Amino acid sequence: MLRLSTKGQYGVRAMYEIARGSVAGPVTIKEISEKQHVSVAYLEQILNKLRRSGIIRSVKGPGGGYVLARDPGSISIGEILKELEGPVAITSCLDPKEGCVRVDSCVTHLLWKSLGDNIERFLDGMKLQDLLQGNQLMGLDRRDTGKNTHAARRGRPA
Amino acid sequence: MLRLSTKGQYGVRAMYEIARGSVAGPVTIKEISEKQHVSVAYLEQILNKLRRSGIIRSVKGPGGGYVLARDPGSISIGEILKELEGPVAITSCLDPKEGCVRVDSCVTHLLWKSLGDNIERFLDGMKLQDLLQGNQLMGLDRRDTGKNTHAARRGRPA
DNA sequence: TAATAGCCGAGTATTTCTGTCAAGTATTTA
DNA sequence: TAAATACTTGACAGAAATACTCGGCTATTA
Ligand code: FES
Ligand code: FES
Repeated sequence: MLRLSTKGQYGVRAMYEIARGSVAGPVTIKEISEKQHVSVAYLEQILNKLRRSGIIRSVKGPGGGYVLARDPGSISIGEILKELEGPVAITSCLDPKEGCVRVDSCVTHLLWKSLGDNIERFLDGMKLQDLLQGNQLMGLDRRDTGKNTHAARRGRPA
Repeated sequence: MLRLSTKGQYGVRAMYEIARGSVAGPVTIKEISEKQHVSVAYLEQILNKLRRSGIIRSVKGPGGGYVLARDPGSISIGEILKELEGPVAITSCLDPKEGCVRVDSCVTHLLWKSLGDNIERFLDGMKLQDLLQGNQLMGLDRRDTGKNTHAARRGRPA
């Protein structure tokens, strides 16, 4: 249950490659395709969306490719996924494009909303930078409370 | 993104009705159908699965219907959903039935695993009882750390 | 035995997903 | 300017999952 589409998955992996290679100049679709085992044609579709959203920039012509438009520390996984798959919407009632008439009398609305918020908080908090550094484990708690900080939270001091 | 199927949604709503009405005897599919606006035929399919898993029991014949097989405080939303939609598996690589060969070299595996665990913790922690009592808001933190307990955690003392 | 209510397996329409394809545009270098 | 490189765009098609429906059967009770 709750599966992510391949578009979202490939998108994140592509962004990882771009972030990784950007330091040495633009990264071509072909490179991403080879390293991440995704077809060039499919990647075109994905990267186009991300470019339109302003999250990456493209450079045409020989020597061209894609470059990060912003700092990897300011780009969240949530942002990438939302661009490719739309907002987190556990149910159609939670989708801003659909909505629901009987929200008020609904027993489960708040439950799904709460779950959705939880997921969104996770995805927005996880940055591309974390992926680069291998900090893919989000601590059990999102906030340090001073006490039980034995297992979690490497990196991202600020 | 990350939408729950209607089966899961209806399943939870049906369980709510059964829990609610169980005190006054078995609840019929027809009643659930009317109260939750889901067709009888579809509900049959859903409740059958839940019955086979032992989460509810059925009573045949006139005056029959469905009854909770266990205490509503011991039945979690996660349990209901897993029975109807299979395990939480953000990607196919996380699905126990599929798996992946290059887990070790994968940059994103841990990320999705972490997200999945997060979701599962939420769903397993939320009980049917909470739905009955209107405690559908899961606090921002799942655990009380002694300090900042101003906003969260009503009910379920043990 | 007749009415009630659940049990079960198949089947189908629809939608979403997962890509492919072909033709085009922009940029750089020789 | 011509060739080569790379991105751009929209349409489309096969596969899979979803969201149901249908028809007939079984158990229980009055
Ligand atoms: S039915 Fe729309 S919010 Fe529950
Ligand atoms: S490709 Fe399977 S775990 Fe990432």
